[in-house]
Amino acid sequence: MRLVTWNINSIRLRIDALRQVNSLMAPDVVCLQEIKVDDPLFPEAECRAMGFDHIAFHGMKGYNGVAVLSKRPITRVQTPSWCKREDRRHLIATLENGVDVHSLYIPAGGDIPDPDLNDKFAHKLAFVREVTAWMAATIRPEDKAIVAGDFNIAPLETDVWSHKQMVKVVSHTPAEVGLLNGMQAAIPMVDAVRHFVPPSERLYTWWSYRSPDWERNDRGRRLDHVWVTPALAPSLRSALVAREVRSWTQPSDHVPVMVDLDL
DNA sequence: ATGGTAGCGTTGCTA
Repeated sequence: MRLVTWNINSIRLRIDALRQVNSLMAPDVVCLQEIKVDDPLFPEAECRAMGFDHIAFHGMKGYNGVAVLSKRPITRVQTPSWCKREDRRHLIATLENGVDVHSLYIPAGGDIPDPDLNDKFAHKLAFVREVTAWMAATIRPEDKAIVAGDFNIAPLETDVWSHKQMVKVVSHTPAEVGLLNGMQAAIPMVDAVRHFVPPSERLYTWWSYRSPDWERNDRGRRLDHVWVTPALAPSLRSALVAREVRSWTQPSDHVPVMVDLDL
């Protein structure tokens, strides 16, 4: 089974890019974040035409929104809300083979890395704490689950272009990294990409729109992740970050992350 | 210390 996760930053604007991703990678399952479309306007027919006969989406007008597109049957869909908000940042699609596929979009957290001065940062920390507690209570190591998405946190020093310059920047602060590690350890989940790419190797999935000449300067961050439960770890076969997608015409600032499992 | 770009949907908010 091939899974791709991608913060597409508007599914309607980048429906052709999604077609390209589908043609090139031929995924069985796609987890999308920031679809930025209200449910009645979701391009369902276009996704079906790509071969995704089983589609679950949870969108809202203008912001956020997550989806799972699948070529295999989906038997159950859950759309939990966190922090007493209706942000539409989490969708769980259970596949016919018993795998729970999560598409998760953790809040970005604003600019100031202090929860007392910045409500968005406080929300981000509370969100991760809440999801962690829920996962610890509902996912067991022997369950088959894949948690994929834009986590908006780069945990390793090699997940950012400069650890020293990023350590006080939202997405790489010790507070966020500590909470993300706690979320991973709660099951514990296996980082499917770092399972294949050693931590000594720099790896990014996002480059800011505001950074000029992103390709040469390469000031990226690894914000997008695929985690699997221990039950699925022996099935991991390969992982790939599709960096070249960032250089396509009118790109998302995030690129697709692909993981193959022998399922 | 600051500002840089993009998307949504119209004017400012979010990232």
